[in-house]
Amino acid sequence: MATAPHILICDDDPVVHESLGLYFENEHFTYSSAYDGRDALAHVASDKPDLIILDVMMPEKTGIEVCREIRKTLSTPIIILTAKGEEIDRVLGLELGADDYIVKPFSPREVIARIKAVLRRINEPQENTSFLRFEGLEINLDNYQVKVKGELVPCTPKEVEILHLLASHIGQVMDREQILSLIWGYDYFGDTRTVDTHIKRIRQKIYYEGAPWSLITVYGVGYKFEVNS
Amino acid sequence: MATAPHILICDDDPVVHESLGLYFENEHFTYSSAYDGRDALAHVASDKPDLIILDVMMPEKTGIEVCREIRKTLSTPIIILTAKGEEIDRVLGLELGADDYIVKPFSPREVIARIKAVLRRINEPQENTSFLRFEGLEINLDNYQVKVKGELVPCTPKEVEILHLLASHIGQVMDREQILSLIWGYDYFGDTRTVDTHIKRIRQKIYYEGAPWSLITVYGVGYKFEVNS
DNA sequence: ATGAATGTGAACAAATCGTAAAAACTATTT
DNA sequence: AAATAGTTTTTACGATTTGTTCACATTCAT
Repeated sequence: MATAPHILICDDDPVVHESLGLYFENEHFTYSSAYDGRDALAHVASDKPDLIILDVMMPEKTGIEVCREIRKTLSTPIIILTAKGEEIDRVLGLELGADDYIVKPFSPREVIARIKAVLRRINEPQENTSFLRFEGLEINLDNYQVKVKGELVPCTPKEVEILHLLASHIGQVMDREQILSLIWGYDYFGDTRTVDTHIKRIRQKIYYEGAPWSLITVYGVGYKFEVNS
Repeated sequence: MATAPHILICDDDPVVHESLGLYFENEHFTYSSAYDGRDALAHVASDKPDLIILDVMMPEKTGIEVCREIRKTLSTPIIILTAKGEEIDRVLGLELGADDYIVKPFSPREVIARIKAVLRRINEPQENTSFLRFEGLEINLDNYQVKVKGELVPCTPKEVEILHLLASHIGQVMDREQILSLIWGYDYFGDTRTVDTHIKRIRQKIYYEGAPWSLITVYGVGYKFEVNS
């Protein structure tokens, strides 16, 4: 995205595509179109857009569902689109990991401004491997902050580091030795069970009923961070 | 280096390669290995790394010599590695044009943080950020003046510099080593607790009840400037 | 059913931090 | 050159937070 960003528009209303497309061409943004939830996910995978505009009401899969799906693997910026009457809570969208929220009908200026703002915000801390976001969970290794459902949860340095390590390798099991050498360092020789205690505390702090992710024990091997599918 | 940086590790100890390699893979950095000075220079020429980690004690050619060689033609960032006991003058390495200096044994966090800091520093064009303004707080590094609620608060040079450093990296935790390096310079040997004393004085001078910003301690890591807590 | 691996709470140990005060340093004036 | 004022650095101690280990309960795979 060194040059102009590529944007994916997901909405079942062709009029929205037409008007947004017009604005985007004017700004020299490129874009592609999806007209239902399933199509949206396909485009996300194939087009690798720099930003996704997601209407809440769509056939096949709602914007909420699509957002949740995307957040399982990607942190591509998402802007949620919703009609004025729709009783979708703003907070909900943002808890799902969306980056902004626009109510229809929108003005061209507003949309462009929001997109630019989001892209600026996302790009500022370059190559964001230190910031991870999932539905209802944010892990920031720059400020050592963990947020659950948008709420700051006080975690100790080791806790943040371990959680970040596991969460940045979704589904991959890491054994205790690996965790120790990656977090503590190559010259650490302590009890491997120490890891267990930290895992316990992390679970206590971040887990909530119905969380779409979890720290899973792989018996005889180690731990992994999983996202529900 | 639009994506992940490529790093060249030069050290005669395989254990160092193993552990650093582990950290780097985890960060999605790519890397290559050299085990003596001559080999190092060959790799520098062929691999064109984005950053070079250079152990001082190596067969064939010492890190110092290699560093000198490299600097004849390239400005690739170099981080010098040295064992705790080695009586190599810290200044020497940095006078040769190295960008930072890490003492073994090192922690993963430290190494990764230093690398990112160096790369960031190299890549970022200097902006004019000498004047910072927040609600109820102004920091001017041109005339070394700090104003709280419009009132001039007498601060010493070190105090202004530290405050400015932290305030120009909102939310980002900086550890004491980083602060010392950036304010005092790489050739400083003093106690890291010195930073604490300055932080204390800065807090005493600038803080007021209900200030929308604060200097926050991140236990086990360092300090950060936060807005809107 | 059994032994090994893991969950968990509590006790203990270690590391870190805030602070004040003393000491060292610097620059300037007498 | 000595005195002074201002600044910086070091040191020390107590308070606090965090990390580690242990003991025992529970779960798991065979």
